Amino acid sequence: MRTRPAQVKIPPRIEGLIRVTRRLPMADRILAAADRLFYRKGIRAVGVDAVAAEAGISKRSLYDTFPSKEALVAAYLRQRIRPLPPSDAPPAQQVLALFDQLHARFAAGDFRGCPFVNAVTELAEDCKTARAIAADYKEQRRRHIAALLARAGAGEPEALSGHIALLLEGAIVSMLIRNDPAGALQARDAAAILMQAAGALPR
Amino acid sequence: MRTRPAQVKIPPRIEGLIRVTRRLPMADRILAAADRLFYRKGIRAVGVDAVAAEAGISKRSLYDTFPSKEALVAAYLRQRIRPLPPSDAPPAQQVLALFDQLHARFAAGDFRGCPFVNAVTELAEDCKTARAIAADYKEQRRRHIAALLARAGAGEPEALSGHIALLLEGAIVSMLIRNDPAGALQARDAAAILMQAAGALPR
DNA sequence: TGCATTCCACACAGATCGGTGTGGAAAAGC
DNA sequence: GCTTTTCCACACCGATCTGTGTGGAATGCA
Repeated sequence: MRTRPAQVKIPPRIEGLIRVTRRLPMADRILAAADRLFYRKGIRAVGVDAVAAEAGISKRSLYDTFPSKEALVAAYLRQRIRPLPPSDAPPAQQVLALFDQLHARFAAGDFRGCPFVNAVTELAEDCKTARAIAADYKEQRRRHIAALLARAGAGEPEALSGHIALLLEGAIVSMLIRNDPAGALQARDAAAILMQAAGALPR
Repeated sequence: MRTRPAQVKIPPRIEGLIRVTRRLPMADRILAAADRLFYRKGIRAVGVDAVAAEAGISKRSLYDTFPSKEALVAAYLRQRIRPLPPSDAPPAQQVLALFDQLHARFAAGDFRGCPFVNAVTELAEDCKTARAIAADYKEQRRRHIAALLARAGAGEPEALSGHIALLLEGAIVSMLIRNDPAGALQARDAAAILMQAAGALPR
């Protein structure tokens, strides 16, 4: 996590297309390893040596692919942003299903919280990039919820989506501390009450 | 954070009362310094040298007072547990006031999340102690809220207190990521709706 | 004054951290 | 075949980490 003297070493041949394609699996292997370790053990707790070992490559190759650990962490976070799969269920049910999905992830056993929040917490003072990625992701998800709520006929979908998002975050933290998947269902109950009060759910 | 070979070095004189009293300010100075640094920069990011320097003492004295960094971290967390001040306001207002207090802390500018949650996140795999302390604290707070809600006439104070607690956690995370104190007020709005639906607030 | 206790300054151990330099083996393209 | 590119094994750098050992200065108490 030191300063970075700008390397990356441009290949002699100008056309990098083939080269990039060739290099992709390498970057993917590293990212997959980083994802496992960073998420499970924490970013600060995992050194680059451990990532390289987990990926089955040398540290040298890691540093030929990513210029620094900081860049690797940023790539790890960006790769964690995945769009929500589309669904043709009723919008209100889709919102409630978010809590059920959370519950399933809790019950899976390897839950370690939200990777974005964890990164911001761990990196503390030097987390500008992580914070930006995290804020982007959270806002994108909230908008998605707001759109669903609007279709469901909620009175103030913007405000309600914020409330729902708060409950989702709260459920994650609750699971982290209490290690009890039931928190997701409590949050679902609260969400249902709020949605009902906002007219987004038949009473 | 290595293994700890059990020192503490019993003083020759058996009567430790005077000694303990004398040593208390030392432990307090260390804890105050640790609190500042651990909370602001994170536990893993702060070395014992930094704590000693912040406390204005030598590293040797720190290790004469606390046997290891792990013990210091545990003391830091335990010291963060403070009882909520009693109030003679109406119980429902006391619950809503929790969100206002959170909002005030957000606006103060030095907010860095919940120290217990942060500790569990940072320590990841070796966080048994931290998790236990955190769970204790959260449960104690939830009980306090449940008692208030029962006095306020809520239908199911236990369930509602869980919902309120989720909103408080969510507000903290939201502030951490978005850096916008308004999240506390959003959470307050949601809490008010839930309390109204549960009959704990006049409509 | 003499004695006991605190405490510090300093040096050090052993480990791990992020990051680099190098020489050569393996593999791919021609 | 040869050349170019990838990749690895390995050694190394300086910094920082937790934790210890030690001798002596300051301090409090009699």
